[in-house]
Amino acid sequence: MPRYAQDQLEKIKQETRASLVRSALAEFAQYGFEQANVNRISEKAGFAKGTVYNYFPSKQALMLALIEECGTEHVAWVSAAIRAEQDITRRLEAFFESGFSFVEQQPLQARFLLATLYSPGSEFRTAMGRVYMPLFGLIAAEILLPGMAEGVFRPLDPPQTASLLMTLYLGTASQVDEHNKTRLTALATADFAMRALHVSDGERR
Amino acid sequence: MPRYAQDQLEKIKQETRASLVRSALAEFAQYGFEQANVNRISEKAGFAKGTVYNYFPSKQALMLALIEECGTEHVAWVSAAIRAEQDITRRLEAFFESGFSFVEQQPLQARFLLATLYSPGSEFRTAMGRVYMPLFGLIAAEILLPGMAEGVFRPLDPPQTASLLMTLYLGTASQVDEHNKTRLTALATADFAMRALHVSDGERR
Amino acid sequence: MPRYAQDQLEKIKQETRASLVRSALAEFAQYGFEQANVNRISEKAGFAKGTVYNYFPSKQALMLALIEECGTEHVAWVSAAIRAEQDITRRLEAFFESGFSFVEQQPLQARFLLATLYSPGSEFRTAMGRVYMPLFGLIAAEILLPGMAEGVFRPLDPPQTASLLMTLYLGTASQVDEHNKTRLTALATADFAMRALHVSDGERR
Amino acid sequence: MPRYAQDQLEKIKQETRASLVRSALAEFAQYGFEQANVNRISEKAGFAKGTVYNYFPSKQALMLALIEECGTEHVAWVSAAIRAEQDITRRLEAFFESGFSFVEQQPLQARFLLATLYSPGSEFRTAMGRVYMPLFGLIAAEILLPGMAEGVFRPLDPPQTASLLMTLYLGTASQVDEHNKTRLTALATADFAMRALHVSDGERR
DNA sequence: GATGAATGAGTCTTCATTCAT
DNA sequence: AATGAATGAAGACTCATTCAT
Repeated sequence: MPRYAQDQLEKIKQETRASLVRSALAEFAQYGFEQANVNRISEKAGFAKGTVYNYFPSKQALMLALIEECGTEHVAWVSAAIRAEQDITRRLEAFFESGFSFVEQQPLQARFLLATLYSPGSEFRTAMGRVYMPLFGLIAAEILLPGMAEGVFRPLDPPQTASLLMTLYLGTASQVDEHNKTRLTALATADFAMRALHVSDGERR
Repeated sequence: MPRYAQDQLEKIKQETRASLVRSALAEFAQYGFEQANVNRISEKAGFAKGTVYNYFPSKQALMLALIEECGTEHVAWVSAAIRAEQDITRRLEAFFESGFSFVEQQPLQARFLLATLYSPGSEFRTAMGRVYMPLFGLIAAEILLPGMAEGVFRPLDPPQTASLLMTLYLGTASQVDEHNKTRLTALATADFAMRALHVSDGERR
Repeated sequence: MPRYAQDQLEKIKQETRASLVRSALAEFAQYGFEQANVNRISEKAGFAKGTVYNYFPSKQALMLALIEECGTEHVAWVSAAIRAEQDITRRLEAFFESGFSFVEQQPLQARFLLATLYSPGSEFRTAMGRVYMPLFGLIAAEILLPGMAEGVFRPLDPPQTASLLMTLYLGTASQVDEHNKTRLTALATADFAMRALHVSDGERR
Repeated sequence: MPRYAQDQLEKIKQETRASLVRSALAEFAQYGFEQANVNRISEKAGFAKGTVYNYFPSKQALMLALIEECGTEHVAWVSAAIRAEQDITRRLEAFFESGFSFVEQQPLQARFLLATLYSPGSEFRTAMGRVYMPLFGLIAAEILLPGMAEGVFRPLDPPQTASLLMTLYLGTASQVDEHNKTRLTALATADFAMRALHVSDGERR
């Protein structure tokens, strides 16, 4: 068997798959999982109904693949922004800023992820949890712990606080108008968080 | 000439309706609107398939009635707790405490309301917004404004801050384990919020 | 048992029944049998659902009663008009005129009867046939036979010709605009029929 | 890349569609639109329930397609028979003969069309009117007008007379026994019409 | 006689999924 | 690998009918 042909085939398959995933993202983001229509997904991607099932065994598997891909990308996006900063305060700001910019620049992914986060079926939420786990760790290890060590933050329970910060981010970022503009600004939210975490007068050494 | 007394009939209708609403709440909370099954709702309430349609013209109308009833009750629950306190700090705590207790004592309603808040269909979200509007006003008028007047809070934009507080509450309250215990405590969340809103050293007169 | 009370009851029952029949007529005329709604019928009559079933064992029985009553009245109406004339030509005109005036003055009954005449279920058509039988006989006995005897009509097969005349009447009378005005006039139709039946030159003695 | 050749697929679709239309015709003819059962239609055609909906978006759309197809065929059938004759009298006979033969040879279509013509829903009747329009024009242009020009017919109002003739045809042709034999003959009806339209002694020049 | 809450059989319609080619 | 015709389970909704009071 010729090597090139194999490569070509592989490449075509990857492109078809990527095309389907993109199309599914738009569909799931707009309609939610239950109301999403597999036929529309394949059509929007330029393929026939059956083609979806050559790549994903079921609608649910397609959904899980999407959670994996979008969630991972989201986590990478935010993680990179955090790591790019050295200063603790800037890192916290970067967390919110990158999150808000993700919502504005990847509105489909954002809407999809947020809707999934609160969907009734527990399976999807479990998958979300698995994907986002690293981000919780990152917040604790790269923001909260060094922040406490530096005396910028008061003593905090890292997992709980990471959870609070994620909650704050997800809740505020999800409030977008019809043009995907967030109602609150990243800075206002970061300021709110910063004040909540900051060492207070009484707690200062 | 009717054989049943008017009030007898009225009572029967009210009971049947209440029974259906209760059953629908459980169904919607567990499965979400799309996956909820109207037949199951009737049967769980102890009636035949069609009975739901003697009380609600459609599945959607049933959903909207439920949003109205649960949402109003939720708002009343939290509002009452806030108004019961005089001290601003206690009011903020009462806001979170009552919210968390609602989640633990009315887990079905809470899950239903939260799932609806993030559901893809915009109609239900609009209805939610209408129902929760008064609570935003209450937070601004009974907590934030007097808090700023008393010098307990730093200068704040009331609507934006009310939105942040609701976000914080909804986000944290929605994180429950399988026994409907919240992962974060009301006090920890209230403390987080209090610190974020508190007048800081530099802002103090 | 008091006599008056019995009479009173009987009278009330007759009135209730008449009220239901009137209401059913409107419903069946507008929607046809299948789409007619028993609940609407009772409401329009000012009674509760169940009352219909105190008077008629089923929707179908109600329909059959209606066919009987309306059909009989229609036949009586046309028969009286025919019998009121002595002259054969006038009798034929009276047949069409009375038929057309029935359509215009009793539009509900007319629409109901015509729709039933062509409805798919054979049972109703059979009932129609039974009700209209006397009219066929009347046309033959009071118009066609004396007309042939007087030499006004050419030799005709009475049953077949009666059928043709009924067909002509029903077909033309059923073509009404939205104000229940017939498109063709009774006179034009009568003239058409008269010419068709008239003894021709060659057939004259 | 499709594995079926385009024309193969097209052929399969045409056959399936034709099969469904045939089956639907039988169903609608027997039961009427309201009582017709879409599942039965699919199954009678040898397909599963849902297949109808791969070809027609709704029961109503299927009905309209059927009106279009059967009506057009009926009009074509009668039109061809009329145009095949030169003599005016023969043309009028051909009109009735072809109409009656249609009823006997295409009993399903005939019953379907006649039932639809008198159905209560106005939408179907409107569609019928549109389909049959050309036939009215044909009767006027190819029978009545030349007939008057040749002095065979007395002066007539063409639209009104065309309407009368259609009425006569539809009314008589619809009277069939259980073996789809018409009760009246085409010739008797044609003779009746001919005499009605013929120039009379007094009107002759 | 009258009521109307309750029933549940029946139907259209949707759409994820299969599979022959 | 791709296609798309066919499938059939599932579910919202209607409404004639019953019956306790």
